[in-house]
Amino acid sequence: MRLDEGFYARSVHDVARELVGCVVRHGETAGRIVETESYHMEEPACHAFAGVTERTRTLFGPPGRAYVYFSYGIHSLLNAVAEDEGVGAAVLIRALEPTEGIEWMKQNYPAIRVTDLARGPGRLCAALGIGRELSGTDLVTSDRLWLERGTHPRIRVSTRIGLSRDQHRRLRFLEHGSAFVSVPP
DNA sequence: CATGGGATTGACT
DNA sequence: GTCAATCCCATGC
Repeated sequence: MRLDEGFYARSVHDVARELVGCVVRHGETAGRIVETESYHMEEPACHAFAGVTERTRTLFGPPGRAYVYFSYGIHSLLNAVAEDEGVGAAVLIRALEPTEGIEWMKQNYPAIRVTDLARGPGRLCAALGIGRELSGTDLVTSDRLWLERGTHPRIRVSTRIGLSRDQHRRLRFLEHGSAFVSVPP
């Protein structure tokens, strides 16, 4: 069952925690989320910290939209916008356990192990074929990209990955014991 | 208008 | 473990 707008219109930290176990679906591909991180406009690590710009407009828009941005000149990273319109906050989806379309995903990495296919936010987008052109997609109504309710795994919490600021906050949520997470907790 | 760093990855030592 | 690749955009002159 697809997640509705009400699911996203809550504390970004609650949304991030509950997205673990849910399913991302794009075209013929799908996977269970095993790792997320939450970002809120009040902290410098969040893109929305600088306020509304062309780049961050989606983050301040209605909840349930996709925010896809380009990082390090190479990778697309997928986020789900949370909280009410006017509040800049989103959940970074960092790793999936691939469930459908695995052969299609392997087109880009023929020799890769399934556990590595969507392990890490950049590879996740590469595996599912998600690019920046999907930023702003309404995950509640789109027929291309959306999220669905899934399992309710045991959750482990740890610090976020790759930040230069706010490294101490424990805003990373992982499925306990999953072999598909990007970095061990 | 120039510059520098980034929510990363894969290749290499 | 270290490091380059590579582009967007926020910041500052």
